[in-house]
Amino acid sequence: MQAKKTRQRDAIRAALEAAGRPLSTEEVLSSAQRQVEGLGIATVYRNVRSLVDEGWLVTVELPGQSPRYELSGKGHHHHFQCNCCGLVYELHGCVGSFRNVIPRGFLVTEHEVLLYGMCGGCRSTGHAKG
Amino acid sequence: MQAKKTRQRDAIRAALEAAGRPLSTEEVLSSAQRQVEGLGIATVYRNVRSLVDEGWLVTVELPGQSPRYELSGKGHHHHFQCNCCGLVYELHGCVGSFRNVIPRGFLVTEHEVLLYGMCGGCRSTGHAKG
DNA sequence: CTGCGTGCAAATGCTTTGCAAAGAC
DNA sequence: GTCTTTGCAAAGCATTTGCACGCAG
Repeated sequence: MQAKKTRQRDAIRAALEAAGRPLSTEEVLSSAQRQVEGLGIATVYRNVRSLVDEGWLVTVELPGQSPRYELSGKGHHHHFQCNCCGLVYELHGCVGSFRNVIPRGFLVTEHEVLLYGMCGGCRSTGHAKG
Repeated sequence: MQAKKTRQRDAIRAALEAAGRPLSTEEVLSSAQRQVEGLGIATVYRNVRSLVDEGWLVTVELPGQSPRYELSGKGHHHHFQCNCCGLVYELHGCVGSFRNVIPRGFLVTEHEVLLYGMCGGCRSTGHAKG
């Protein structure tokens, strides 16, 4: 079942395309509301879900936080969260290996790496470390 | 303010000590209920929180999942989740480095590594990969 | 005894769902 | 015109909180 083209759906996709980083549902809402006034949060949830189901978005989950969403098709990568501004950035490349930590008899099929610290912007503007 | 010793609190600590792996609130509840019938979920939440505040427990968060809790004092380590049985295991040691993925100007202060796959038990009992 | 800790039930916060009206095709 | 999508409000879930009672110290 192909989703219909609506102003709301277009605004939601535009918000995610423009961001260049993973956005939370609330971030999508406030960004898309600049194009479609009165846009409801339920519509954002519904469209984000359908965009994930279609494979246009992928879910980015950080431990203990609400999910974020980014455009799919970026290949294998990981994320960095700034402790200061809270933004999540995409990292390119991947860590070496973790062969040395895998218990005998275990099979590793996927992995996730999350880095935290301070982004270039926060460092250069002299914000205190959050 | 030191917490009082109660049957409920003892049972909750015993459950976590006996597990040897991170437990969810529900897992703590069902395990501790074997010692204290009628134990309420709110009591588990309250005690787990206070044990974390005291530093006796640490929170283990996997993306998109409810928090788990494990005894503190184990030093730096990461976790492995079996896609088959869902259990979370502690890993010893740490990955090499991720210097090559850090953007210029960023400062990394913490990191998290999560591995997923199939544990030794599930592999040897021939369960299908989940 | 005094007061903290417990169990229950109500409240909370985020996400999902039901439904009538609006919009896409 | 028909059928999907939307916005609102209500429903769900996991977690937290308020309160009266019971147990620890």
